[in-house]
Amino acid sequence: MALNKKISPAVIRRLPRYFRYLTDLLIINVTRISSSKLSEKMEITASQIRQDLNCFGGFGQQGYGYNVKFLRKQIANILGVHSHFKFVIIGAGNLGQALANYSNFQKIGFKFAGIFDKNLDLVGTTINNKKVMHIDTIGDFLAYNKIDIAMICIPANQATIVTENLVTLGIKAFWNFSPTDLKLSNNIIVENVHLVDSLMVLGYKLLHKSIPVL
Amino acid sequence: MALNKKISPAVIRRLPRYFRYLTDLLIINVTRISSSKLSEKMEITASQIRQDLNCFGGFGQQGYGYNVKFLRKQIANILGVHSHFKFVIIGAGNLGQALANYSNFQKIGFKFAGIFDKNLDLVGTTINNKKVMHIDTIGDFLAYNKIDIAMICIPANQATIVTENLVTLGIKAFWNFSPTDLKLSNNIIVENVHLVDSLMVLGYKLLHKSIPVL
DNA sequence: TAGATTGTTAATCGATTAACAATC
DNA sequence: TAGATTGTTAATCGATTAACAATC
Repeated sequence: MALNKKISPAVIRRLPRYFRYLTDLLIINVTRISSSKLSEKMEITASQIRQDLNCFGGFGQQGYGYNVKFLRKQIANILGVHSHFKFVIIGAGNLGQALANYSNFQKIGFKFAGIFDKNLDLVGTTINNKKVMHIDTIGDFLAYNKIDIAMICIPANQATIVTENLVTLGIKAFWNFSPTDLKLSNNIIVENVHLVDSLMVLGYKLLHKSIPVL
Repeated sequence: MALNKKISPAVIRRLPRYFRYLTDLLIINVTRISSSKLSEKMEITASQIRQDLNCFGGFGQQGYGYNVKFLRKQIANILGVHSHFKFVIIGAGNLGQALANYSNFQKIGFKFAGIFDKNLDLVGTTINNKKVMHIDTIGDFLAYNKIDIAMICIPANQATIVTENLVTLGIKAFWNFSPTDLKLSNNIIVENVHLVDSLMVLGYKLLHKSIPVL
């Protein structure tokens, strides 16, 4: 899956949403859909749908539309759904535990491989069938297990040092829940989920209710 | 806080990040900062910083820059930080529990007011000093408590019906963690955190590593 | 006053929407 | 074949960056 053309970030961030709608359509046994019908459902323009999809290939057929099953499969491939990426969770607090137990990740083929903490009260306890390991043992663990992603669920002040160490141990991608921007070398992939930022935007919308905000 | 000018969504979504950096500066006792110095730290252009801030007012001073404490306060006001918004959590599963215990929300003045579930095994248990209430009792609860926000942590197939009911009970804003797009009347505020979407974007970046993606 | 840095206008860049020829 | 709908080019819109006069 080598992409020649440069794909805009805006397009990439819409792909999971297409995948979601196509999955829903498949479940209710819809076999084909036109960009204009999908546009009504998703509340984006048909033009945008066709532009987005055509970044990756001509998945439709004039006069027919798109085959739901086929298109969904194509987008799944583009996104790496069922690529069986393996992840570890760093931090076994409330959030780390929640992610370890969150079944929707396994549904799209991401594999929970281990969870680590430095708190001795947590080390040794079992979360989703895995014993919490001490963070100091992660070097050994990573030497014997090919891990793609580290999910960062520790306080902001520890995130920098811990992630820098994980980079030296070979981790190439981070899903970061710590409320800080990781500054790692730029061949390292970082995807942020800044919960507080999101909640603040909600606060903004509440406060300035009269003005509609996307 | 009535805004006359229309503020672009892109600007609004950057505000929490400004707030975060200004808070960090304040902690290390920096009293003033220029847009160009902040630009280096945040890795965005100085031009963008000045444009963004000037949507809300002239917070700086020529030849001096911005007073960190003052600017942070202004942004806090714009975002509604410490407006003491009250929230309930719908769904006391792993994610709901994690949010109930997440202290960073309280830090910015959001108040945890109650948590609800339909699972009788969870109802009555205590999470962050609150007993989980049965979802069927939420009408009574909302009649006696002024609640601003409902955090939605239930499966996608239940999210629509539950949120529609909450709208009739007067809830005006939703922080939605269910992997579905809530279609509510458009005076209702919805802020989505689509975890699976975010993880899929990470998967995309991993799969297409050679091409850098924002 | 001179230097620094903002606030703001103008220019550029990128993303969305419109339009329509190609084609199933 | 005629109707439908894509793929794609062109036009528009919005967001970012550059430039500089205003001013502290």
